[in-house]
Amino acid sequence: MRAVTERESEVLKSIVQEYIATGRPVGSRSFVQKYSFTISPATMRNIMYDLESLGFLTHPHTSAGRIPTDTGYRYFVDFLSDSYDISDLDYGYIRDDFMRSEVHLDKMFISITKMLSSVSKLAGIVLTPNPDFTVVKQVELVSIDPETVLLIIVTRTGVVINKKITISERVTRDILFSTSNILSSEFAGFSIFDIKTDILAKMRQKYSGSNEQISLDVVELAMNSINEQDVFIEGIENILHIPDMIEKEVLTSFLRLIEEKKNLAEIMQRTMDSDSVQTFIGSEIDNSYVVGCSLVACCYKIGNKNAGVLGVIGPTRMDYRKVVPLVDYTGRLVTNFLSSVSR
Amino acid sequence: MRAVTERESEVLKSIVQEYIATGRPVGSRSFVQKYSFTISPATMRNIMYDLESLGFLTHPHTSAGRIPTDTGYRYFVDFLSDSYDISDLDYGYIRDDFMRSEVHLDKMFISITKMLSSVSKLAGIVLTPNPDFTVVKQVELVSIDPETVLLIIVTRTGVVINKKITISERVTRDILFSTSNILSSEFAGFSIFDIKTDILAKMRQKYSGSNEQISLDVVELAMNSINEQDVFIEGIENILHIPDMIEKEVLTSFLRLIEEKKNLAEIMQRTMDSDSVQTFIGSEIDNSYVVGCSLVACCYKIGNKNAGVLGVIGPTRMDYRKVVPLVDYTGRLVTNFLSSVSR
DNA sequence: ATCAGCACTCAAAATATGGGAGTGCTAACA
DNA sequence: TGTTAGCACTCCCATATTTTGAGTGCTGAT
Repeated sequence: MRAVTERESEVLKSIVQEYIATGRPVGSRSFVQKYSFTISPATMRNIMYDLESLGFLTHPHTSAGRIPTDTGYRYFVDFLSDSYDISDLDYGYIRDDFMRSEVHLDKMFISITKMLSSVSKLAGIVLTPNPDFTVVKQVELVSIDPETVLLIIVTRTGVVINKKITISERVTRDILFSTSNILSSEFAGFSIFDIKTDILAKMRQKYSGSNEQISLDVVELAMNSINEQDVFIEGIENILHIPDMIEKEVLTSFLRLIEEKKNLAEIMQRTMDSDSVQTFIGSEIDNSYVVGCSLVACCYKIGNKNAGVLGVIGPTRMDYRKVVPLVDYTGRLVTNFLSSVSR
Repeated sequence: MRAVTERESEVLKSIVQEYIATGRPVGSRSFVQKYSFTISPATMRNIMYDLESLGFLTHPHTSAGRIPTDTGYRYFVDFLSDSYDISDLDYGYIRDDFMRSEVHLDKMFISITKMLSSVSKLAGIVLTPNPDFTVVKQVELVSIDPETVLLIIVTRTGVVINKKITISERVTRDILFSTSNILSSEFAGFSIFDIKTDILAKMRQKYSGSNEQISLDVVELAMNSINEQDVFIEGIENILHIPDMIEKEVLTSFLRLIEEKKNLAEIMQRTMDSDSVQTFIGSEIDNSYVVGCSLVACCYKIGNKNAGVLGVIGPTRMDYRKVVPLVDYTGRLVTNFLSSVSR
């Protein structure tokens, strides 16, 4: 397949922009006029024909204008879309709004999700941090009844994680106290991932002789059960007001997509390797047969590890020039916030 | 306004049932035939006319059949609807499903919500227990940094509530320990409501002389900030698949209703005084101008106090004969569960 | 009271009709 | 060889128009 000429790129870019703006198939005559091209509609038709054979455009029916294919959008996003500069969009208030948000991390993520949705007028989505990457600051054990102990982990970001531990025999307060101290000093500064894979094993050797009352096995079990990663979605109603979505197939597709949060989490995980904003256009969300929906997402970090994902879901015909910088900016904002909290 | 005759009731009941089943306006001829009434369509028309003047039925337009008004539904639900017996519906598996559910109370409520939604094929909704009514079992204080102490409250239902407390000067472990003990022994067995309104005041007198390191003021502040009552909604996608809802006005109405969870919580609070299942039909949800949506809800108890609310939201044209017993049954199930946990 | 009969109503489905925006092709031109 | 005008053809879409059928309301007889 031959390469795309300069002029074809130019045309494709304008067609995609025009289609994103109007939602109507782009026809040669009015298009040439509107964009003041110096070529005739007939020539435009030839170019369009070529772009169609290259797979970037398609026809709803014989005598309709052209609309971009998923491949067309992809090419646009990768090579043609000059994103707005964040300072040109009035996203200034995001920061303020964000700073006013809740202290509780969960609530903070919900308000980020709402913010993404209200600014983009699409659906916002956030995958909460993978607990593996959260760094432990302190550990406490508290007895809550004869056979249960509460394991409290305070993370460097100030989040408190509780896990109940079932033990076989009653332990004294003193033992809880000393065990807390040991766990605190051994775990502090390490991520839960480190602890699972490394620290616990080392501790096994170190304390092999001593007669522990609360076995490391039980602690390990508790640590392994810390794996909740929530998905928050907000702004579904925005999506329902978008004309594109009225087509039943597309709406169903969207609903099926957000229905199973497990799947959604999995899809979002795919951005985890990358440091930049990722777009998943239509069929590229290949998990299920998604039609007409796209996902724009990026990771945020804790420390210098990618910890979670945030982004926007909407119709494939969305304004990537605005959505991409929004997601990018928000991602950095969350990253900064999380590192400022866990100083 | 005169009373409703026996025969009129009979007819109204069948009309509502027929409309609930088919969703199409009920006309005299086919209706008489289908329900084997021994009267002619003309007579039926007279009865319908009377029911319309009484305000129970209406016309979409001159030559259409009759559909129930909100008042008609109300009369049906209150006097005419013989609910299915729970044992006739195959809700048997609910109990099992329920028992297999999570240990964490939050998760338990989410799975109840999902269950309500999947059985009713509508949206399930749960208002989590008002923390005021939860009974404290134990209190612990843990220092997490020089100026912050974590207040941990273990409730009788096994839920753990965390609150961060900011203190002015560093306190020693011993002081935390003894304060924990005091708080535990004073609070244990009382509800958070009792503590707020009563216990703290009494403690103030009792310990007025002693030089407390952690002031009661700070504890009171923390107690007062325990007021999160979450609203869980699941199964929104069910609603979107219901033909009635495709009408834009109704769908928007529904979405606006569930969008602001604060409002929703307030509406659900209204069932708090009652021990039986409550229905809110269409305009009876008068908070905002809701069209075509109904809420069926009931309270569940902790101890013998109404603590929270659960129910189902859907189109006004829902099968109350099934939904009401479902909500009723589920409410009792949750009540039982909560009392079994907090023995 | 009940009911047959009849004129009338109205939404919804089916069926035209015209226009407009578009394509694809061809032949001529620079 | 790329560009363009011209033209036949396509097909959606919005707008009327017609038809159909289920329904009502009324009246007068039983």
